[in-house]
Amino acid sequence: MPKLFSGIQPTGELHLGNYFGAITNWVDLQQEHETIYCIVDLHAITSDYDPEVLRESSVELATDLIASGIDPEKSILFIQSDVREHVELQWIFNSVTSYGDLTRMTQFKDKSEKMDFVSAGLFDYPVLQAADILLYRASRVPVGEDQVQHVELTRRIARKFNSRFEEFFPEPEPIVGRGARIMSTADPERKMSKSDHDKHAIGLMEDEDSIWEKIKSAVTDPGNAKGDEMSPGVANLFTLLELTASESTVEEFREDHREGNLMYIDLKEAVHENLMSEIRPVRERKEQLMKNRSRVEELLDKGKEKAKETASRNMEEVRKMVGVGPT
RNA sequence: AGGCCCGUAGCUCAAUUGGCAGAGCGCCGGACUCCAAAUCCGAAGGUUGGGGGUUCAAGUCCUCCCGGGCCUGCCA
Repeated sequence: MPKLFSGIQPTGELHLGNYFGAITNWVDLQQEHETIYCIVDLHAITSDYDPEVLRESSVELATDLIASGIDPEKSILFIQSDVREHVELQWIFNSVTSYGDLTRMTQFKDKSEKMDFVSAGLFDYPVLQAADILLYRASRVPVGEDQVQHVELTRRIARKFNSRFEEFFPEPEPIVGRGARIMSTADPERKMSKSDHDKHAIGLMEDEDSIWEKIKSAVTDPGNAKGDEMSPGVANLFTLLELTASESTVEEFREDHREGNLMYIDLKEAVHENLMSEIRPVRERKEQLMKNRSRVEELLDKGKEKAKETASRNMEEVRKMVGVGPT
């Protein structure tokens, strides 16, 4: 089975965009891949954050992932900073990474523009990401469109390392676009994101009334669209419906929309109802897990050990090739 | 290490010679709407980065600290 790596930052609460865009896909990928899922806390510290809650956020995110169907038996699930080889490999990669390549990373340019303090870590972030992936010699990386450039950089780093030292790392393939693209209900032109304002993201664990408020107030249109034309807001609601409701239900609503007599409030109610029955089991599983936090920590500890096994073995090889210790 | 500039509401910025801390946008509530959007009405929002000082009175002046940016120098 091909080896697959993906990471998620422990910042903010998991929202529907994460869930339908990435997590459900992660769950499916467990079937036909050797999956390694990492909570990347070392990435989270490159921008402003609260050290008081970071660790807790990481554990809680792990809980959310397990509740969502990431199986700690099948997958290696762990917290990045628990495996220090990530950082060691990053440093070595820093030395085979072109400075010019890093300056061309559009995500850095976009992000840093808006911030008043830009850390060197934020600039160097893609190199840590390359280390994350290649430390396990993973060959596949499910990512969003915005991360493809980073995977390409990872490939260049692998290539450079392999030619400078020895053939060791695979050139990983990005897996793009398998997850759904959920837009903000408040502004359907933008992707749902936790970095935006509160009302732009619907939390997976958010209380039900609050979820209903957000769906009910989702941006739509004057309702004069005919045929297959659909405004972005309505299309977004249909996306959510497709992800959670039966085909026949979706088709009924589509029919109404085509004929121009769809009441959006009905669509919204259906989206809410079906969404809740989709995520309710996840929420219940989380509740169960939260009752026994030490169990989650135990699972993370096991994940760490499994990750370390591969990581330390690979780092030993790398050190030899590069000519540094400890040997 | 030296020099210069900056820090006011969530964001962008105002505030006369020191004289009641404000606006726009956003957020929140309401009207309208099948739900929204737009529009209208309303409300909230602040230790002016922090401490100390001068003064009847400090966002404004002095001082120290914190944070950020730019320039010069030195070292690795």
